[in-house]
Amino acid sequence: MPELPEVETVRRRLDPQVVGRRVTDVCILDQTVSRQSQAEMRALLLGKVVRTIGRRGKWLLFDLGDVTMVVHLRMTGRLMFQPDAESAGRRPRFHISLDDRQRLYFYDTRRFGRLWALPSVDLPAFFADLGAEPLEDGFTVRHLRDSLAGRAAPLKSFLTDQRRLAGVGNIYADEALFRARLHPLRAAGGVGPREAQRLHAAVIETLRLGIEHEGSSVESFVDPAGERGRFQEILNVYQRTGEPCRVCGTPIQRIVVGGRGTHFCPRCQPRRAAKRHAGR
DNA sequence: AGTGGCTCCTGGCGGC
DNA sequence: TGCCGCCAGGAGCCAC
Repeated sequence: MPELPEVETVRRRLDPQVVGRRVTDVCILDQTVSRQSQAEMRALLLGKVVRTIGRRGKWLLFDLGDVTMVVHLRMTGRLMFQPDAESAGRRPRFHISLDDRQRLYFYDTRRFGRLWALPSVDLPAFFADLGAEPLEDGFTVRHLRDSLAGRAAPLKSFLTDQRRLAGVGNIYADEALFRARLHPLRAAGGVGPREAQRLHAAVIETLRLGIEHEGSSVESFVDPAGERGRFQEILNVYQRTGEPCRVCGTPIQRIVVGGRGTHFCPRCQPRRAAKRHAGR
């Protein structure tokens, strides 16, 4: 399931092939992919040159100057110039033709992915409810502590709530909580200053590691060249139920939090905050 | 306002 | 062997 590292990997792969190219056609083959019609899309996109490909959280942003095309891969969306073995024979949900005769196809088995074309001036409003970008300077320990404060929601739900933090999904939330040694059911507001510092570092390190490994291919994620990521090879807890913790050997447990499968080490991530010695 | 629960969607898998 | 039902989850919507 594409989260920030997977979307960033797609962005980096597409960038050199798409930037500078002019959009010559847009075909919507599955109308449920967008609230906008093919005619609306064409009116906004045709003839425009892709300036950059950006990313905000899990959204990909094709900057066409006064217009931006926004794509969300959701669970199974793939943007590819050539169908790979899995996509072959399937109908893409939309495709974009470029002036170098390349065509970018959107394959999406579960059909959760979405496409928008909007005036670039409307981008701030479009992302008004989206939280901090965890790999940018604005995401500080202070910022994290402020947004954790007073919240009753479990840490797992907090991390995957896109209004709090942009780009973290089920895999990286579980992995970041393991790295921070925090139990997924701990209340966000109950996290102490030092724990918040650990969580801040863990989120950043986990996402960076994910990008370095070009994402996790646990579902069917592949980049636009059909290549799998490698982060799944170094997962500590996600989908390792019953397997020994890589740190202490305790079997990894699976629970459901907010309706989502959640994996953790019951020994490394105790339910109760470690007791402070009242010493002195 | 914040939180939790439901829904969408389909391939894959367990169970009988 | 075949088929039924369940599971996975990002985000939007709704209810409390």
